[in-house]
Amino acid sequence: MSTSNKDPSPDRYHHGDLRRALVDEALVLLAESGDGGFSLRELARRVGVTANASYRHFANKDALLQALASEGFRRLSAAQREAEARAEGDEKLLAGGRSYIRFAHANPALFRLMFSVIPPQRREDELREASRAAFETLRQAVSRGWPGGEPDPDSVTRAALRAWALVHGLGQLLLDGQLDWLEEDPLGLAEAVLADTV
Amino acid sequence: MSTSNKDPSPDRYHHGDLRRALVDEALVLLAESGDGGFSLRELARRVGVTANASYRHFANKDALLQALASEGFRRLSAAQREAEARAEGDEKLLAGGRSYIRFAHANPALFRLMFSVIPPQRREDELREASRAAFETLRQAVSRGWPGGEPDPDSVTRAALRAWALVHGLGQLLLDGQLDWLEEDPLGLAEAVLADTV
DNA sequence: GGCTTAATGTGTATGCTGTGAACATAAGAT
DNA sequence: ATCTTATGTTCACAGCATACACATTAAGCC
Repeated sequence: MSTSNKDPSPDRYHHGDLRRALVDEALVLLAESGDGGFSLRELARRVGVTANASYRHFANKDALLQALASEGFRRLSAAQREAEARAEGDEKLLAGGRSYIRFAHANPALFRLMFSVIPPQRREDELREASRAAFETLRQAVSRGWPGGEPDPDSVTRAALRAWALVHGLGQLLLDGQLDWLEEDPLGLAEAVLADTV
Repeated sequence: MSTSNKDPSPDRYHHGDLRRALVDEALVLLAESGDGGFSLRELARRVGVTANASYRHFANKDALLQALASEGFRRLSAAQREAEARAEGDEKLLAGGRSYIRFAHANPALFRLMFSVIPPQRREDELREASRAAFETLRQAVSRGWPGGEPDPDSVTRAALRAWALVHGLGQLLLDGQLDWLEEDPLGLAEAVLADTV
């Protein structure tokens, strides 16, 4: 552990671990800027590096955004699994759904980025895999809560999709401010509607 | 009917009805460009006018987008009402939901613009009102299909929200390509999940 | 008619953006 | 020590939203 990726003292030509620094700061910048105001140049400025330095680590802006989105999917899945682990029996699925909505509420720009910014065709493998894995997490939660014995896989997928659409819709409406004029506490409202349903 | 806003013959200094022309062409451009590639300059080019001409009719790009979004909400509501009018009895609500999903599928960029592009705080009255009216359409559909006598308004709102979240979530997942790897026909899948539920 | 005034489109300029190409510097291997 | 590769910088360019001064036209009033 001599020199290379430690002690990022200022005024070094080589940053040390620029890639990680970019991703970390990008998550902060994204949260601050809403996803319109997110620029590579501002990001570079914050990290203390030239605008073009990032091109050594990401092919272009899109590639960086995909890395962020993938990270987002991993965190979302983790949050769901933790919430389900903390809850008891029948409450598990509901707890998972609640955590989904809370994740959206807590990370609006990231949530949008994950789902709505990168067109499907342009998604690289990492992102595809991360989002697939997130659905798998949900599917398993639904499967575990299935009444009776061995469920039919297709029915599980359908039910999982239904559950996903509901929490996703609630999360999206919440972020879009569509619940704001109905009540003082939009997040609470979203969670209440979810609890009604399940 | 002498001269002013008719016969937009080319090579006139005054366009005739630039505002309408901008909105109309913007809807086309939006559909073609996906909402990233939408620029005021390209729009102006297509309409055959200078980039800055639009600033006489819209304060800025955001104002134009809001006008488009508002138009989108009006069209969405209209589509829902027509679908419900064509359907019979119990099928009305389902038909309305289906039309919602189809609208999203047919107008992806516009749908995104309506919900996800303009931050809630920055919405002007026209847009706020248009989206409120769209929800009211849905609420009434739910209310009409209510089993038994006079429904409690609050229950109706809750049920309407649940229905909205479901179709909105399905529409969004559909646009985001999240249903693509599950089956050949994502639109059909979305409609099937909806039909399962209602 | 002729004049004034407001509405509408143009020209020019600024500062931001993403990104390509050439170059500079540092770190490691031989 | 020298060569190679990874990584950051400099310079350059085109496209963008948008502000400001100006040109052109239409409308109202005499």
